[in-house]
Amino acid sequence: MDVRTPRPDRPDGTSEDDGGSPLAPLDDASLSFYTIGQVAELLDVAQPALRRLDGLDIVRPDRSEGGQRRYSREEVHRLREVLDLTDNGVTLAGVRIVLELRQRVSELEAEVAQLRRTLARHLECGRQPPRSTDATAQD
DNA sequence: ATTCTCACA
DNA sequence: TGTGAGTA
Repeated sequence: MDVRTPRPDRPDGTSEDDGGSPLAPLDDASLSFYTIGQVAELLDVAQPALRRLDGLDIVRPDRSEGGQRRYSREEVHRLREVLDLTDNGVTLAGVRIVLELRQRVSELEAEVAQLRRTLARHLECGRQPPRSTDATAQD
C-alpha cells in the first residue's frame, strides 16, 4: 500500500475499478480530482482556508458542473508548498511573491539550459559562439 | 451528505 | 480564521 498515492473517491461514493482497464496509467495526469473535503483532511487544513487561497488566485482548482472545486494532484502539491510557507510565517502576499519567483527561476533555468546546449554545440565544432541573437531570449 | 457563497466577529 | 445561514 502506498499512502503516497492517494486515490480520490467519487463524491457520490462510487468507486473506480481499474482492475480490468487496459489503459490505466494516466498516473502523471494532473487531472485526478479531489473534493475540497478530501484535500482539507489530507493536508489537515480548514476548508475556508482552501477557499480563500482560491479567491486569492494562489491555488485555483477547476470546478465541477455543480460549481464545486475539484483539486488535481498538482494543485494538492502546490497546496503543500503554500501551506509549508504559511505555516512558517510567510504571509499570503509573500506566498504570491515566492510563487512568482519560483516560476521565474524555472524559466531562467530552462533558458540557461538552452544556452548551454547552444554554446556546447558551437564549441565542439571549434567554432565561435554566435553574437547575441538567440531564440530563447524574448521578453 | 457535501459544498458553495457571503456575511460577520 | 473560523462559523453560521441559506442554496444547489
